[in-house]
Amino acid sequence: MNAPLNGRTQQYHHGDLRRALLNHAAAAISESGVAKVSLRELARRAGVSHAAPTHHFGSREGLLTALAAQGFHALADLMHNAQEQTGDFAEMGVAYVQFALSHPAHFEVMFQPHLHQGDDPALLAAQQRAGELLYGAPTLPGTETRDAGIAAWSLVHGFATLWLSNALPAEQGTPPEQRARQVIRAFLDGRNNGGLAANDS
Amino acid sequence: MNAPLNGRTQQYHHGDLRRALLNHAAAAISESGVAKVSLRELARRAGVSHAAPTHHFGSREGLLTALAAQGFHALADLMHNAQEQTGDFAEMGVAYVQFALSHPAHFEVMFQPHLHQGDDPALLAAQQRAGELLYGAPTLPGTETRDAGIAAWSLVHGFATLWLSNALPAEQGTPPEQRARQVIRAFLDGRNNGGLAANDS
DNA sequence: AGCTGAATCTTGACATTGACAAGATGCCGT
DNA sequence: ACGGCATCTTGTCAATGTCAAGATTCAGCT
Repeated sequence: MNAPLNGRTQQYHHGDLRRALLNHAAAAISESGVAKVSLRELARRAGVSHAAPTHHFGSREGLLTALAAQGFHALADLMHNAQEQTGDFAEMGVAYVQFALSHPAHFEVMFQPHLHQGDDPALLAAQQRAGELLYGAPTLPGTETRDAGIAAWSLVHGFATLWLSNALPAEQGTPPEQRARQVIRAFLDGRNNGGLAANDS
Repeated sequence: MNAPLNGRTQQYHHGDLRRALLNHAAAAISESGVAKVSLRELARRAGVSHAAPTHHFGSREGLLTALAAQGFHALADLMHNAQEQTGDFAEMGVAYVQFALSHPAHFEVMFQPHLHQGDDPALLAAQQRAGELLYGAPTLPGTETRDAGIAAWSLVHGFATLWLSNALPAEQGTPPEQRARQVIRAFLDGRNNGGLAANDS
């Protein structure tokens, strides 16, 4: 009973409990919200004793901090790819929304500083990396204003947040990415003064 | 020791504990976040026994639900006033941001459905009232698109959220309302195709 | 191979919390 | 005055986060 060999299954000391706990945490949070997630429940799901999580993360705050850091890295990766593949500015916004909707638990934890231990170096590094990608690159096509970048970020962040909060009026089953694209386009169409309207639907 | 007479001080059975608890909750949440707020601590601050809060709100979820409802009503009031006083569309957005920044605890609770008991009639009513004001009125000046309204809401909501998350790059002590105004203007300037640019600074 | 130290996990314990039940207390209308 | 009722208290229980101490496995070194 000591053969992992594939890296995914569990060996005795469980092998890579840290990742397993993070995965279970993400799943549990997206189901029930951060509030209702307990370390002991995660331990149960992972099949370990109740104090095992504490060893890896120090505390509940520590686990959420790790989740947040993981989230910022994942977001940075995704934005990086979107930036290289499609230079399109709108598509970067769509990518941001897609991240939020496909990783709701991470997204929920990432932007609630009260849940973090703010001095964690891993979190700070991840935040900075994501921040540079979000804030360094986005000089909006026609505008050099710093405020326009913040506006764009606010737009996609707000849309994602509102969507996840179920606050947006239901539009008969339109897939979220499409609605995000519409909204972002409604934002961008105003810019680039009217002339060269986007027509690739 | 039985004279309230002014409605603010506490009489014996404390008089209006419900409101007091909501106030303490809002204060505690804006200091330490929702996660670290306990009914018992609120009871202590209010000077009542540990089970008193449960009687008024049924559960922790119930208290947060009441807070959220209160928040939606306050937001609706504020948007209503902003709409009547200044017909300016941008100022309504500024009002939205101002609400979020001046009532961070309410704002934090309002958009986390996991914290609510979703079937609470008071919450549903408050949500609907705010929703009508946020979504019914905002037909953007030059645009009839529904998406533009959502874009505007997303913008201000995202800005407020990011600000409260401390995610926005610090701009040497510029007051938030001013930055909100700048960002909203950066958003609106693009619209109204260039020609009739806004000039009321 | 064998040993030693470190990492990982378990067991046990304690204070705090949310929730419930049952009782006490003050208020209000009749 | 009195009876009903909302309000609040006291007592209790299971669940949780956290800590301490011990057990088990692993990794590196000789």
